[in-house]
Amino acid sequence: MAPGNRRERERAEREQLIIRTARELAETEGWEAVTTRRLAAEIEYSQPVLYSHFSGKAAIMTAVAAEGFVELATALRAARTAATGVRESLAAVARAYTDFARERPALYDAMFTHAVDLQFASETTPDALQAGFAEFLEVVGPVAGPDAPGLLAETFWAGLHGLALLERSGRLLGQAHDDRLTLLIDRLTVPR
Amino acid sequence: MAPGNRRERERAEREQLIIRTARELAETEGWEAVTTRRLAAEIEYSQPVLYSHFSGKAAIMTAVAAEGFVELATALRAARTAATGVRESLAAVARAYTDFARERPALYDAMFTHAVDLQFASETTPDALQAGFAEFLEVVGPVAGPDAPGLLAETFWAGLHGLALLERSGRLLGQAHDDRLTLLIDRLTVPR
DNA sequence: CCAGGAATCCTAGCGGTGCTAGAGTCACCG
DNA sequence: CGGTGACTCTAGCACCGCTAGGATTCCTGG
Repeated sequence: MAPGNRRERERAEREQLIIRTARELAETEGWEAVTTRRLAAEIEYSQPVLYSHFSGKAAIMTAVAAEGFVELATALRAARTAATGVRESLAAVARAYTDFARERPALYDAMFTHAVDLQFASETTPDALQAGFAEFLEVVGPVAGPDAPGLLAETFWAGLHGLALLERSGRLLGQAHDDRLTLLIDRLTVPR
Repeated sequence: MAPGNRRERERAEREQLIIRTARELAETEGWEAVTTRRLAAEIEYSQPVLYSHFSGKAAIMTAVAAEGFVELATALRAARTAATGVRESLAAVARAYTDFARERPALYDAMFTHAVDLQFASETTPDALQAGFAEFLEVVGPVAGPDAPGLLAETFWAGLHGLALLERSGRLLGQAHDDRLTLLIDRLTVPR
Protein backbone atom coordinates (compact mmCIF):
# COMPACT_ATOMS: atom_id res chain seq x y z
CA MET A 1 0.00 0.00 0.00
CA ALA A 2 3.01 2.27 0.06
CA PRO A 3 2.74 3.48 -3.54
CA GLY A 4 -0.98 3.82 -3.13
CA ASN A 5 -0.47 6.51 -0.58
CA ARG A 6 1.95 8.36 -2.77
CA ARG A 7 -0.44 8.21 -5.69
CA GLU A 8 -3.19 9.54 -3.53
CA ARG A 9 -1.00 12.32 -2.24
CA GLU A 10 0.17 13.26 -5.71
CA ARG A 11 -3.38 13.25 -6.89
CA ALA A 12 -4.45 15.57 -4.11
CA GLU A 13 -1.53 17.84 -4.86
CA ARG A 14 -2.46 18.01 -8.50
CA GLU A 15 -6.01 18.84 -7.58
CA GLN A 16 -4.76 21.72 -5.49
CA LEU A 17 -2.57 22.77 -8.39
CA ILE A 18 -5.60 22.93 -10.63
CA ILE A 19 -7.55 25.05 -8.17
CA ARG A 20 -4.63 27.37 -7.53
CA THR A 21 -3.84 27.80 -11.21
CA ALA A 22 -7.47 28.46 -12.09
CA ARG A 23 -7.65 31.08 -9.40
CA GLU A 24 -4.43 32.81 -10.39
CA LEU A 25 -5.48 32.82 -14.02
CA ALA A 26 -8.86 34.28 -13.13
CA GLU A 27 -7.37 36.93 -10.88
CA THR A 28 -4.79 38.07 -13.41
CA GLU A 29 -6.73 37.75 -16.67
CA GLY A 30 -10.36 37.28 -15.65
CA TRP A 31 -12.56 34.21 -15.75
CA GLU A 32 -13.06 34.48 -19.50
CA ALA A 33 -9.38 33.56 -19.86
CA VAL A 34 -9.84 30.41 -17.81
CA THR A 35 -10.59 27.82 -20.47
CA THR A 36 -10.05 24.13 -19.98
CA ARG A 37 -7.39 24.15 -22.69
CA ARG A 38 -5.53 27.06 -21.19
CA LEU A 39 -5.81 25.62 -17.71
CA ALA A 40 -4.57 22.23 -18.88
CA ALA A 41 -1.59 23.83 -20.61
CA GLU A 42 -0.81 25.86 -17.52
CA ILE A 43 -0.62 22.81 -15.27
CA GLU A 44 1.21 20.91 -18.03
CA TYR A 45 -1.35 18.17 -18.39
CA SER A 46 -3.92 17.39 -21.03
CA GLN A 47 -7.54 18.46 -20.80
CA PRO A 48 -9.04 15.11 -19.73
CA VAL A 49 -6.97 15.20 -16.56
CA LEU A 50 -9.12 18.07 -15.36
CA TYR A 51 -12.19 15.88 -15.72
CA SER A 52 -10.65 13.12 -13.66
CA HIS A 53 -10.60 15.58 -10.76
CA PHE A 54 -13.71 17.65 -11.37
CA SER A 55 -16.99 17.00 -13.08
CA GLY A 56 -16.49 20.07 -15.23
CA LYS A 57 -15.41 23.66 -15.38
CA ALA A 58 -18.21 24.74 -13.08
CA ALA A 59 -16.93 22.39 -10.39
CA ILE A 60 -13.47 23.94 -10.64
CA MET A 61 -14.94 27.40 -10.21
CA THR A 62 -16.93 26.17 -7.26
CA ALA A 63 -13.75 24.83 -5.69
CA VAL A 64 -12.11 28.23 -6.14
CA ALA A 65 -15.18 29.86 -4.62
CA ALA A 66 -14.96 27.56 -1.62
CA GLU A 67 -11.39 28.71 -1.05
CA GLY A 68 -12.64 32.25 -1.27
CA PHE A 69 -15.25 31.72 1.43
CA VAL A 70 -12.60 30.39 3.77
CA GLU A 71 -10.42 33.43 3.22
CA LEU A 72 -13.34 35.82 3.51
CA ALA A 73 -14.33 34.32 6.85
CA THR A 74 -10.74 34.60 8.03
CA ALA A 75 -10.51 38.22 6.96
CA LEU A 76 -13.77 39.12 8.66
CA ARG A 77 -12.76 37.39 11.84
CA ALA A 78 -9.39 39.12 11.88
CA ALA A 79 -11.05 42.48 11.39
CA ARG A 80 -13.55 41.90 14.15
CA THR A 81 -11.09 40.64 16.73
CA ALA A 82 -8.68 43.46 16.00
CA ALA A 83 -11.31 46.09 16.70
CA THR A 84 -12.56 47.21 20.09
CA GLY A 85 -16.02 48.56 20.68
CA VAL A 86 -19.33 47.96 18.97
CA ARG A 87 -19.12 50.72 16.40
CA GLU A 88 -15.51 49.97 15.61
CA SER A 89 -16.16 46.28 15.11
CA LEU A 90 -18.99 47.01 12.74
CA ALA A 91 -16.88 49.40 10.74
CA ALA A 92 -13.92 47.02 10.68
CA VAL A 93 -15.96 44.09 9.42
CA ALA A 94 -17.73 46.24 6.85
CA ARG A 95 -14.47 47.61 5.55
CA ALA A 96 -12.83 44.19 5.48
CA TYR A 97 -15.75 42.87 3.47
CA THR A 98 -15.77 45.57 0.82
CA ASP A 99 -11.99 45.52 0.64
CA PHE A 100 -12.09 41.81 0.00
CA ALA A 101 -14.58 42.26 -2.82
CA ARG A 102 -12.61 45.11 -4.36
CA GLU A 103 -9.19 43.51 -4.14
CA ARG A 104 -10.23 40.07 -5.37
CA PRO A 105 -12.96 40.75 -7.92
CA ALA A 106 -12.53 37.46 -9.77
CA LEU A 107 -12.64 35.46 -6.57
CA TYR A 108 -15.65 37.39 -5.37
CA ASP A 109 -17.39 36.74 -8.68
CA ALA A 110 -16.74 33.03 -8.36
CA MET A 111 -18.27 33.10 -4.90
CA PHE A 112 -21.39 35.11 -5.64
CA THR A 113 -22.01 35.64 -9.33
CA HIS A 114 -21.01 32.22 -10.59
CA ALA A 115 -21.12 29.09 -8.42
CA VAL A 116 -24.75 29.50 -7.51
CA ASP A 117 -24.80 25.79 -6.76
CA LEU A 118 -22.98 26.45 -3.50
CA GLN A 119 -25.96 26.48 -1.21
CA PHE A 120 -25.97 27.82 2.28
CA ALA A 121 -27.97 25.07 3.86
CA SER A 122 -25.91 22.32 2.26
CA GLU A 123 -23.17 20.07 3.60
CA THR A 124 -20.62 20.59 0.85
CA THR A 125 -18.76 23.55 2.30
CA PRO A 126 -21.02 25.17 4.85
CA ASP A 127 -18.31 25.68 7.45
CA ALA A 128 -16.69 28.71 5.90
CA LEU A 129 -20.01 30.14 4.82
CA GLN A 130 -21.47 29.85 8.28
CA ALA A 131 -18.25 31.12 9.79
CA GLY A 132 -18.40 34.23 7.66
CA PHE A 133 -22.02 34.82 8.46
CA ALA A 134 -21.24 34.23 12.13
CA GLU A 135 -18.91 37.21 12.06
CA PHE A 136 -21.74 39.40 10.86
CA LEU A 137 -23.97 37.95 13.54
CA GLU A 138 -21.38 38.58 16.22
CA VAL A 139 -20.75 42.17 15.28
CA VAL A 140 -24.39 43.02 14.71
CA GLY A 141 -25.73 41.42 17.86
CA PRO A 142 -25.20 44.38 20.21
CA VAL A 143 -27.20 46.72 17.99
CA ALA A 144 -30.04 44.39 17.11
CA GLY A 145 -32.38 45.79 19.70
CA PRO A 146 -35.79 44.21 19.36
CA ASP A 147 -35.00 42.82 15.91
CA ALA A 148 -33.81 39.30 15.25
CA PRO A 149 -29.99 39.37 14.95
CA GLY A 150 -30.08 36.98 12.03
CA LEU A 151 -32.36 39.27 10.11
CA LEU A 152 -30.19 42.28 10.77
CA ALA A 153 -27.03 40.40 9.88
CA GLU A 154 -28.54 39.32 6.57
CA THR A 155 -29.66 42.84 5.75
CA PHE A 156 -26.30 44.30 6.72
CA TRP A 157 -24.56 41.76 4.56
CA ALA A 158 -26.88 42.52 1.66
CA GLY A 159 -26.06 46.19 1.96
CA LEU A 160 -22.35 45.51 1.77
CA HIS A 161 -22.84 43.07 -1.10
CA GLY A 162 -24.85 45.62 -3.05
CA LEU A 163 -22.33 48.36 -2.43
CA ALA A 164 -19.46 46.14 -3.51
CA LEU A 165 -21.14 45.14 -6.76
CA LEU A 166 -22.53 48.51 -7.76
CA GLU A 167 -19.30 50.31 -7.01
CA ARG A 168 -17.30 47.79 -8.97
CA SER A 169 -19.45 48.17 -12.06
CA GLY A 170 -19.00 51.92 -11.91
CA ARG A 171 -22.62 52.69 -11.13
CA LEU A 172 -22.11 54.73 -8.02
CA LEU A 173 -20.49 58.10 -7.91
CA GLY A 174 -16.72 58.09 -7.79
CA GLN A 175 -14.80 57.81 -4.60
CA ALA A 176 -17.52 58.25 -2.02
CA HIS A 177 -17.15 54.69 -0.83
CA ASP A 178 -16.18 55.67 2.69
CA ASP A 179 -19.15 57.98 3.00
CA ARG A 180 -21.58 55.32 1.87
CA LEU A 181 -20.04 52.81 4.24
CA THR A 182 -20.32 55.23 7.12
CA LEU A 183 -23.90 55.99 6.21
CA LEU A 184 -24.78 52.32 6.06
CA ILE A 185 -23.23 51.61 9.42
CA ASP A 186 -24.61 54.70 11.10
CA ARG A 187 -28.15 54.08 10.01
CA LEU A 188 -28.45 50.35 9.78
CA THR A 189 -26.92 49.63 13.13
CA VAL A 190 -29.08 51.85 15.27
CA PRO A 191 -32.22 50.28 16.66
CA ARG A 192 -35.26 52.48 16.56
CA MET B 1 -37.78 58.09 -51.47
CA ALA B 2 -40.99 56.26 -50.67
CA PRO B 3 -39.49 52.76 -50.53
CA GLY B 4 -36.61 54.10 -48.53
CA ASN B 5 -38.95 54.94 -45.72
CA ARG B 6 -40.58 51.56 -45.79
CA ARG B 7 -37.19 49.87 -45.71
CA GLU B 8 -36.17 51.97 -42.80
CA ARG B 9 -39.35 51.19 -40.96
CA GLU B 10 -39.08 47.48 -41.63
CA ARG B 11 -35.51 47.56 -40.49
CA ALA B 12 -36.48 49.23 -37.24
CA GLU B 13 -39.25 46.70 -36.74
CA ARG B 14 -36.86 43.83 -37.25
CA GLU B 15 -34.46 45.34 -34.77
CA GLN B 16 -37.26 45.49 -32.23
CA LEU B 17 -38.12 41.90 -33.11
CA ILE B 18 -34.56 40.86 -32.32
CA ILE B 19 -34.59 42.61 -28.97
CA ARG B 20 -38.00 41.27 -28.03
CA THR B 21 -37.14 37.71 -29.06
CA ALA B 22 -33.84 37.78 -27.20
CA ARG B 23 -35.60 38.99 -24.10
CA GLU B 24 -38.37 36.41 -24.29
CA LEU B 25 -35.86 33.65 -24.88
CA ALA B 26 -33.79 34.80 -21.92
CA GLU B 27 -36.79 35.09 -19.64
CA THR B 28 -38.14 31.66 -20.50
CA GLU B 29 -34.95 29.63 -20.86
CA GLY B 30 -32.19 31.78 -19.43
CA TRP B 31 -29.43 33.74 -21.13
CA GLU B 32 -27.38 30.61 -21.78
CA ALA B 33 -30.10 29.57 -24.23
CA VAL B 34 -29.78 32.83 -26.14
CA THR B 35 -27.23 31.95 -28.82
CA THR B 36 -26.91 33.80 -32.07
CA ARG B 37 -27.95 30.68 -33.97
CA ARG B 38 -31.00 30.11 -31.84
CA LEU B 39 -31.94 33.76 -31.95
CA ALA B 40 -31.55 33.86 -35.72
CA ALA B 41 -33.72 30.78 -36.12
CA GLU B 42 -36.34 32.27 -33.83
CA ILE B 43 -36.69 35.44 -35.87
CA GLU B 44 -36.48 33.36 -39.08
CA TYR B 45 -33.41 35.04 -40.46
CA SER B 46 -29.83 33.94 -40.78
CA GLN B 47 -27.15 34.77 -38.25
CA PRO B 48 -25.44 37.60 -40.17
CA VAL B 49 -28.65 39.62 -40.06
CA LEU B 50 -28.13 40.04 -36.33
CA TYR B 51 -24.75 41.63 -37.02
CA SER B 52 -26.25 44.10 -39.45
CA HIS B 53 -28.25 45.48 -36.53
CA PHE B 54 -25.90 45.00 -33.60
CA SER B 55 -22.14 44.85 -33.26
CA GLY B 56 -22.44 41.52 -31.45
CA LYS B 57 -24.29 39.50 -28.90
CA ALA B 58 -23.22 41.83 -26.11
CA ALA B 59 -24.87 44.76 -27.88
CA ILE B 60 -28.12 42.82 -28.11
CA MET B 61 -28.01 42.12 -24.39
CA THR B 62 -27.31 45.77 -23.74
CA ALA B 63 -30.35 46.72 -25.79
CA VAL B 64 -32.47 44.37 -23.71
CA ALA B 65 -30.98 45.86 -20.56
CA ALA B 66 -31.86 49.35 -21.76
CA GLU B 67 -35.47 48.27 -22.14
CA GLY B 68 -35.30 46.91 -18.64
CA PHE B 69 -34.11 50.21 -17.21
CA VAL B 70 -37.02 52.01 -18.80
CA GLU B 71 -39.49 49.57 -17.31
CA LEU B 72 -37.81 49.65 -13.93
CA ALA B 73 -38.00 53.43 -13.83
CA THR B 74 -41.65 53.25 -14.80
CA ALA B 75 -42.41 50.71 -12.11
CA LEU B 76 -40.62 52.72 -9.44
CA ARG B 77 -42.40 55.89 -10.44
CA ALA B 78 -45.77 54.17 -10.41
CA ALA B 79 -45.10 52.78 -6.96
CA ARG B 80 -44.01 56.13 -5.58
CA THR B 81 -46.89 58.16 -6.97
CA ALA B 82 -49.42 55.61 -5.83
CA ALA B 83 -48.24 55.83 -2.24
CA THR B 84 -48.96 58.60 0.22
CA GLY B 85 -46.67 59.50 3.07
CA VAL B 86 -42.93 59.26 3.49
CA ARG B 87 -42.77 55.83 5.02
CA GLU B 88 -45.29 54.42 2.59
CA SER B 89 -43.46 55.79 -0.43
CA LEU B 90 -40.22 54.28 0.75
CA ALA B 91 -41.83 50.91 1.28
CA ALA B 92 -43.64 51.03 -2.04
CA VAL B 93 -40.51 51.84 -4.02
CA ALA B 94 -38.50 49.23 -2.17
CA ARG B 95 -41.10 46.58 -2.78
CA ALA B 96 -41.49 47.53 -6.43
CA TYR B 97 -37.74 47.24 -6.88
CA THR B 98 -37.32 43.82 -5.33
CA ASP B 99 -40.46 42.59 -7.06
CA PHE B 100 -39.02 43.69 -10.37
CA ALA B 101 -35.79 41.82 -9.71
CA ARG B 102 -37.59 38.68 -8.57
CA GLU B 103 -40.14 38.54 -11.35
CA ARG B 104 -37.73 39.30 -14.20
CA PRO B 105 -34.47 37.67 -13.16
CA ALA B 106 -33.09 37.39 -16.67
CA LEU B 107 -33.85 41.00 -17.43
CA TYR B 108 -32.36 42.09 -14.12
CA ASP B 109 -29.23 40.08 -14.88
CA ALA B 110 -28.87 41.77 -18.24
CA MET B 111 -29.11 45.12 -16.52
CA PHE B 112 -26.71 44.56 -13.67
CA THR B 113 -24.69 41.37 -14.01
CA HIS B 114 -24.02 41.52 -17.73
CA ALA B 115 -24.00 44.74 -19.74
CA VAL B 116 -21.41 46.41 -17.59
CA ASP B 117 -20.66 48.69 -20.52
CA LEU B 118 -23.83 50.61 -19.78
CA GLN B 119 -22.30 53.40 -17.76
CA PHE B 120 -24.21 55.75 -15.56
CA ALA B 121 -22.44 58.91 -16.51
CA SER B 122 -22.68 58.23 -20.24
CA GLU B 123 -24.96 59.55 -22.96
CA THR B 124 -26.01 56.24 -24.47
CA THR B 125 -29.10 55.57 -22.39
CA PRO B 126 -28.80 57.66 -19.29
CA ASP B 127 -32.41 58.87 -19.30
CA ALA B 128 -33.99 55.77 -17.85
CA LEU B 129 -31.09 55.19 -15.50
CA GLN B 130 -31.27 58.68 -14.13
CA ALA B 131 -35.04 58.47 -14.00
CA GLY B 132 -34.86 55.34 -11.90
CA PHE B 133 -32.30 56.82 -9.58
CA ALA B 134 -34.38 59.98 -9.37
CA GLU B 135 -37.19 57.95 -7.85
CA PHE B 136 -34.87 56.81 -5.11
CA LEU B 137 -33.73 60.36 -4.60
CA GLU B 138 -37.29 61.60 -4.40
CA VAL B 139 -38.44 59.06 -1.90
CA VAL B 140 -35.34 59.28 0.25
CA GLY B 141 -35.13 63.06 0.37
CA PRO B 142 -37.43 63.62 3.33
CA VAL B 143 -35.44 61.28 5.56
CA ALA B 144 -31.96 62.35 4.56
CA GLY B 145 -31.50 64.63 7.52
CA PRO B 146 -27.98 66.02 7.56
CA ASP B 147 -26.76 63.47 5.05
CA ALA B 148 -26.48 64.08 1.34
CA PRO B 149 -29.62 62.69 -0.35
CA GLY B 150 -27.58 61.26 -3.19
CA LEU B 151 -25.46 59.28 -0.80
CA LEU B 152 -28.47 57.92 1.01
CA ALA B 153 -30.22 57.06 -2.23
CA GLU B 154 -27.18 55.14 -3.44
CA THR B 155 -26.88 53.25 -0.18
CA PHE B 156 -30.60 52.46 -0.13
CA TRP B 157 -30.39 51.22 -3.67
CA ALA B 158 -27.36 49.09 -2.84
CA GLY B 159 -29.26 47.50 0.02
CA LEU B 160 -32.13 46.56 -2.24
CA HIS B 161 -29.76 45.32 -4.93
CA GLY B 162 -27.91 43.13 -2.43
CA LEU B 163 -31.13 41.74 -1.02
CA ALA B 164 -32.45 40.96 -4.49
CA LEU B 165 -29.31 39.11 -5.53
CA LEU B 166 -28.67 37.19 -2.35
CA GLU B 167 -32.27 36.10 -2.02
CA ARG B 168 -32.39 34.96 -5.59
CA SER B 169 -29.32 32.77 -5.23
CA GLY B 170 -30.86 31.15 -2.18
CA ARG B 171 -28.35 32.50 0.26
CA LEU B 172 -30.71 34.14 2.67
CA LEU B 173 -33.13 32.28 4.87
CA GLY B 174 -36.40 31.29 3.29
CA GLN B 175 -39.33 33.59 3.09
CA ALA B 176 -38.28 36.38 5.43
CA HIS B 177 -38.09 38.84 2.56
CA ASP B 178 -40.73 41.14 3.99
CA ASP B 179 -39.00 41.27 7.35
CA ARG B 180 -35.66 42.17 5.81
CA LEU B 181 -37.28 44.84 3.69
CA THR B 182 -39.01 46.32 6.70
CA LEU B 183 -35.79 46.22 8.65
CA LEU B 184 -33.89 47.96 5.86
CA ILE B 185 -36.47 50.69 5.55
CA ASP B 186 -36.91 51.18 9.26
CA ARG B 187 -33.25 51.55 9.97
CA LEU B 188 -31.80 53.06 6.85
CA THR B 189 -34.37 55.79 6.55
CA VAL B 190 -34.09 57.28 9.99
CA PRO B 191 -31.53 60.05 10.41
CA ARG B 192 -29.53 59.90 13.60
C1' DC C 1 -40.07 47.43 -70.33
C1' DC C 2 -35.59 46.37 -69.51
C1' DA C 3 -30.58 46.47 -68.27
C1' DG C 4 -27.42 47.73 -64.66
C1' DG C 5 -26.22 48.77 -60.16
C1' DA C 6 -26.95 48.67 -55.37
C1' DA C 7 -28.66 46.81 -51.37
C1' DT C 8 -29.80 42.69 -49.00
C1' DC C 9 -29.43 38.08 -47.43
C1' DC C 10 -27.71 33.32 -46.98
C1' DT C 11 -24.28 29.52 -47.30
C1' DA C 12 -20.17 28.07 -45.71
C1' DG C 13 -16.50 28.38 -42.85
C1' DC C 14 -12.97 30.16 -39.21
C1' DG C 15 -11.12 29.68 -34.71
C1' DG C 16 -12.60 28.92 -30.34
C1' DT C 17 -15.38 26.54 -26.39
C1' DG C 18 -16.57 22.44 -22.90
C1' DC C 19 -16.32 17.79 -22.90
C1' DT C 20 -15.35 12.64 -24.10
C1' DA C 21 -14.28 8.06 -26.48
C1' DG C 22 -10.68 5.22 -27.50
C1' DA C 23 -5.93 4.15 -28.04
C1' DG C 24 -1.63 4.00 -26.11
C1' DT C 25 1.77 3.95 -22.35
C1' DC C 26 3.49 3.25 -17.97
C1' DA C 27 3.87 1.22 -13.33
C1' DC C 28 3.03 -2.34 -10.39
C1' DC C 29 2.45 -7.32 -8.91
C1' DG C 30 2.51 -12.23 -9.08
C1' DC D 1 9.86 -11.29 -16.58
C1' DG D 2 5.17 -11.18 -18.41
C1' DG D 3 0.50 -9.84 -17.61
C1' DT D 4 -2.70 -6.66 -15.90
C1' DG D 5 -4.65 -2.55 -14.43
C1' DA D 6 -4.37 2.34 -13.79
C1' DC D 7 -3.37 6.33 -16.03
C1' DT D 8 -2.80 9.88 -19.69
C1' DC D 9 -2.97 11.64 -24.26
C1' DT D 10 -4.57 12.21 -29.08
C1' DA D 11 -8.31 13.10 -31.73
C1' DG D 12 -12.73 14.39 -32.25
C1' DC D 13 -17.76 15.82 -31.26
C1' DA D 14 -21.21 19.42 -31.06
C1' DC D 15 -21.57 23.81 -30.07
C1' DC D 16 -20.22 28.90 -29.63
C1' DG D 17 -19.57 34.06 -31.64
C1' DC D 18 -18.52 35.97 -35.77
C1' DT D 19 -17.44 36.95 -40.92
C1' DA D 20 -16.09 36.58 -45.96
C1' DG D 21 -18.04 35.80 -50.37
C1' DG D 22 -21.34 34.80 -53.59
C1' DA D 23 -26.28 34.63 -54.87
C1' DT D 24 -30.52 36.85 -55.00
C1' DT D 25 -33.63 40.51 -54.89
C1' DC D 26 -34.91 45.19 -55.43
C1' DC D 27 -34.77 49.90 -57.13
C1' DT D 28 -33.56 53.11 -60.65
C1' DG D 29 -32.39 55.50 -65.23
C1' DG D 30 -32.87 55.11 -70.02
